[in-house]
Amino acid sequence: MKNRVPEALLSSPVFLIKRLGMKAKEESHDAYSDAGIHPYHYAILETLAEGERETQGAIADALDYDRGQLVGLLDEMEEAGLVERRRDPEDRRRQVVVTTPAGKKMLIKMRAVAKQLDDDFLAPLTLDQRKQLQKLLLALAVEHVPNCQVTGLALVAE
Amino acid sequence: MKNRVPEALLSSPVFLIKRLGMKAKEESHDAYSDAGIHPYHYAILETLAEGERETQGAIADALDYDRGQLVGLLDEMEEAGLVERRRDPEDRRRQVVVTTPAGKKMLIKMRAVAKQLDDDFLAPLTLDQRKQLQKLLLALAVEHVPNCQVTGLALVAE
DNA sequence: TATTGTTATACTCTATAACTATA
DNA sequence: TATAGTTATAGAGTATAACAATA
Repeated sequence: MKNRVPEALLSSPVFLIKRLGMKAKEESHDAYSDAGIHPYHYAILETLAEGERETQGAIADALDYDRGQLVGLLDEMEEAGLVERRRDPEDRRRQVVVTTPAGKKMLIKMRAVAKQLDDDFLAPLTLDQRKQLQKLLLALAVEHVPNCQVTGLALVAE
Repeated sequence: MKNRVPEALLSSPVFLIKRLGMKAKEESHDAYSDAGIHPYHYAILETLAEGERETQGAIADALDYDRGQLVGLLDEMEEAGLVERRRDPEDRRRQVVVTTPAGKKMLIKMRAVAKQLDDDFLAPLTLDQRKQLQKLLLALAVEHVPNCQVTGLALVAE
């Protein structure tokens, strides 16, 4: 039985998560780029949608992005008319980032893309299994992904 | 509630798998590099341990590595004395890769590292939940990871 | 002096494609 | 002509650190 991934690797959850993560990243990238944006852009739009007034530092911290990297991402988003940067009058070092109407429209569209992406990726699983998986992944994320304190909402979603 | 990953992202399994995959990759890299090797090297050793005589092409296909990339990996492994390349007398274009005694020793050591890695990563889960997760991940891998036809062994492992 | 955002640099990974030797 | 392996190159992505403006 040649040309198969070795059994020893298939029985390692960490290996499987690694490989599935790479595939998920790849498919996300393709799905969002069809709409002309990057998964990072979508994540930023979701972050802005949750809070009221977000500074670049707050966005970077929430998503665990490097601040230098975020500058370029926001440049692209501003270029595309999705967000605007405004100096905070109370502390002129800060930039407050706000979503434009076009950005809000894009967010709605991208939520549908994300939903489709999840559905396609989880296609091999039953509805019940998807809920199980979500619960398990969330428990792992709380431990391993920065800023993942769960409020309970994410658990019952789907 | 600022500085948190947005709820919309946390409720997406694809997002969680992406982030957990990145973390798993990172931790794997660190764990194996303490022993002076790369996760890819370990995967190659496992592949060789399953088959009898492996050509470079067969290894690349099994693990879905690019053949050009594999050349460098095997150079490093040969340098470290873990494997040897021998021309196949029946087809002198082919290189047959064999594990040295040192490579077999390293494989044993790395299996312990992999086991520890899995245990640590799954620490937030009960034994029963770990089995559930393994089953779900495997079902997804069959669909999304190349060459993952499951024989049943990986399912009951752990 | 410390912090926010910006810019520049360098480094790792990966993907591609030319090249050789054998078939 | 096609295939196995090799080599070289370029590109994306990421990480690091210096820098300017403000506090």
